[in-house]
Amino acid sequence: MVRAPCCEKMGLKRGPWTTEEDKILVSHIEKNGHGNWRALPKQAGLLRCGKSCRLRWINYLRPDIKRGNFSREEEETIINLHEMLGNRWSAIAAKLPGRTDNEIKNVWHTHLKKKLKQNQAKTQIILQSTTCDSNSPRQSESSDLDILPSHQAYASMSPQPSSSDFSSVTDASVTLNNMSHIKVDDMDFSESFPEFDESIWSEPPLVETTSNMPLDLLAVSTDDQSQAQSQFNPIERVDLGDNYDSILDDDMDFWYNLFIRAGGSTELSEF
DNA sequence: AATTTGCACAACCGCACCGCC
DNA sequence: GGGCGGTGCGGTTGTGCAAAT
Repeated sequence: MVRAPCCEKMGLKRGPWTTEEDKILVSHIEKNGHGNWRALPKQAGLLRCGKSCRLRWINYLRPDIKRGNFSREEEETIINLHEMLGNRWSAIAAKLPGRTDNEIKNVWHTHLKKKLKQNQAKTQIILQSTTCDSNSPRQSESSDLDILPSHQAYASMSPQPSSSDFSSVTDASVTLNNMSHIKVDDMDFSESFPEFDESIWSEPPLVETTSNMPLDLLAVSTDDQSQAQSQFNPIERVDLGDNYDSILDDDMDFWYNLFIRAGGSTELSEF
């Protein structure tokens, strides 16, 4: 049995707010504040429940609400905070002045989660393509590195990494010299990526490889891009050529630049 | 041009928590 | 300590609009 919504039960209005209702609510709160949300609609002459009034005020009418699209900085902050706090939207919102938990939640579900998944998939394709041996069947469908989200690497790094900060990625760990040692087994991505569609791995890889080599991975935020690039010896950057375009699109540029330095003598031709 | 599909976002619902009596 | 009301929070749904067919 489904409980009838309180507003409906009370004969109160539901659905989108009209500008007239907004004016009444704002005017009332400016004059009297909002000490008691339940009593407020009656006092203000609104046919809404207190909960609805509170939500409208908190998420839309409050004077300090920031309007417009989220900046990249804000989006990166959300991603980083979500990684630390999980779905605690109000806690995340507290770190972003003018943004509401509802807004952040919406942005996460409609933009950021999708982008992270895409980037995770692309990073995985690159990693698998460079680590699997073409002479043998494709390796395990779900190696530990499969679940390494690129932003994990970013979040664990210093702001201005240099190439010497990285050693090889082998097995299931990423070692960042003088920094943290990430062991993928110890990570719990279930919260950050609770419903990742594993079927993506059944798709054929975008690129083929003939080597089975370790590789260094560096993911940096857009803000750090120019500095990081300037610190990299060009020869250390793998130019993926046409394949690069097929693997990395604007989203990748937007969130991360992925530099892969193949170990040993790996050249472009490996791709 | 009409219809369908997908996206973005506002709004709602139910539960948990907290303070008061 | 338990009941109750108010509030906050996170998940979900509804709606409008634009793009695709």
